[in-house]
Formats: sequence, C-alpha cells, structure tokens
Amino acid sequence: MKKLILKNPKTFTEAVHDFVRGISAGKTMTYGEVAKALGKPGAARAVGTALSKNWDPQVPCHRVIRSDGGMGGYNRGMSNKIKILKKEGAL
DNA sequence: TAGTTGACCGGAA
DNA sequence: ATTCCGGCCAACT
Repeated sequence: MKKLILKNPKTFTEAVHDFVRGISAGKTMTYGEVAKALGKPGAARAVGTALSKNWDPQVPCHRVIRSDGGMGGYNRGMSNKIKILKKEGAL
C-alpha cells in the first residue's frame, strides 16, 4: 500500500501539513485518523502539535477535528473555522 | 542528551 | 452524559 503523500517531508509536521492539504472539502478527519493515515497510529498528539505550528491557509486544518467531534483551536480564527465547516456541509 | 510542551485519545469514576 | 487521569508521539530549548 503506497502512501498518499506526494512530498518528501523531513519532519512529521511537514507530512501532516501535506496530508491535510489533500483532504477533500466537506470531509472531516480526526487527529487519530490523520496520524494513522501517515503510518503513525497513536500519534494524534503529534498531529495536533504539527497543526498548531501550521500557519499556512493552504492547509485546511479546520477539517481536522477531535474524536469527540470538537476542535482544539485555530490559527486563523475559530469563528471562521466553524463557518467554513458549515459552508462545506461537514458540520 | 535530557527535559518540557502541546489544536489528542481512551478508559475509569 | 460529563469530568478526571494517565499514556502516546514529535518538536523545541
């Protein structure tokens, strides 16, 4: 099974950013799912840390939510995040 | 190299 | 259903 990552990230953070960037609109994934998709099941915390350092609007980090269905934080504004999710139909 | 931090997860009370 | 506790992983200082 080949990985869905196109880049050659040197750090886990870069890998997370790239993967989240490729998530389709209206699709929501939990940190644990993303971590698993990267081949690191259980590294949900590392995914959160990676996204926390992500300041790039190219990365739809708003599509990544917690397993509870909630969302930790957002570097571009929480209100905007919720608004986007509703607009995409993910919420 | 070791220690601390953080947008988490799952189980138990 | 909600709140508390410990455990997991990667990055930074």
